[in-house]
Amino acid sequence: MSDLFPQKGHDHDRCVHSALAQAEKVCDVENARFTDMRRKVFTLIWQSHKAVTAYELLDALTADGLRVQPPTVYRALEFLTELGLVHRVESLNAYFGCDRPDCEHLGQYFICTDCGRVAEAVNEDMSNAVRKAARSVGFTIQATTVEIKGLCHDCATH
Amino acid sequence: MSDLFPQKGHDHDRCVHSALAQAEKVCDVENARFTDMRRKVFTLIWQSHKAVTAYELLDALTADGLRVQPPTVYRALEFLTELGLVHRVESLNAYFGCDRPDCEHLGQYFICTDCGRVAEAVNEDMSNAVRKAARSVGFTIQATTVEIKGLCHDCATH
DNA sequence: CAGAAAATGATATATTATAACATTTCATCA
DNA sequence: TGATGAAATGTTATAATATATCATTTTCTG
Repeated sequence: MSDLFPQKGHDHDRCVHSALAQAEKVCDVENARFTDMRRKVFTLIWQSHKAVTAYELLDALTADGLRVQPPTVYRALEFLTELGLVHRVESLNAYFGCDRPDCEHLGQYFICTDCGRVAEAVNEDMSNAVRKAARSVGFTIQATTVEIKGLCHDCATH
Repeated sequence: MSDLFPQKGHDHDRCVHSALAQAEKVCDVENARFTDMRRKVFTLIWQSHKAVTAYELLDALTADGLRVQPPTVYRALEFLTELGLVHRVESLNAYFGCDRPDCEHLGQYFICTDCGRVAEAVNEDMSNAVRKAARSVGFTIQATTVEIKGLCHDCATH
């Protein structure tokens, strides 16, 4: 069984640093500005592997002493999602950090209903099945949402 | 290419009547009450093959002369979705009628961004790919959301 | 450095959804 | 058949999510 969700005791600082480094690279390539506010929101999202809501981010920023209003958070989220640095979980109205922002992929998210973590799969079988199904009914794909809720291996076995 | 979205000039009354008949049957089997309000909401949803929001339904009921409040609509929607008579499109916060409420299926929805219609696929390849992907990472599925946005054949070719 | 463009601030409000308690309707069985 | 309890709906209030609009600040570019 391959890993998808990080190990319990993993070095999360590494996740954060790697994510920041990748984000900087993507912004550089796209000639987009990784401003303070965007970096703050991005870093907050990466505080865990869970999906967080816009208002949780707002509260966290407020707790940090900033006077931030909803549009500020939503703008940062729009920027980050458009660059593929974070993804939105439609069924949760929440956001989590992408760990492969540099490669194009159909998003397929596993969401643990116990621990709340979200992990992204890049699975060709699934992508192909979606594409094949679309082709067979003459449908032209613009975007796909694949969200799978259940128990991650840790939560199922402990 | 198999049909998925109904033909332009199809006999929609037939869809509605069939849906109502199936809904009655499901309610009967489940020993659930298909009350006036639930029937009204269900029928409104079936006025088209598009997904409609709770507040659009509320407005339609109001236009019909009823004094209805949001909880009434949400309760009807909860009832209908729990019985599998209607499905919720997470990425649209909207609902559409299921045309196969009697058989268990993983929902896979094709959503046309041009005409707004939603069609449900029951595709074993996709279901299997999802299950296989889950198994390979030790994930226990509780629910899946597969929403594919794009252009239906009609809209892509006309 | 001026001017334009991008980002953020600030205010207001739209949209989606649910909590809590009151009332009505309906099935059932004594 | 009518008392009664469960289910459904009514009613009021409010929570949670999201965006429109215009003002101000920051940053880029010439």
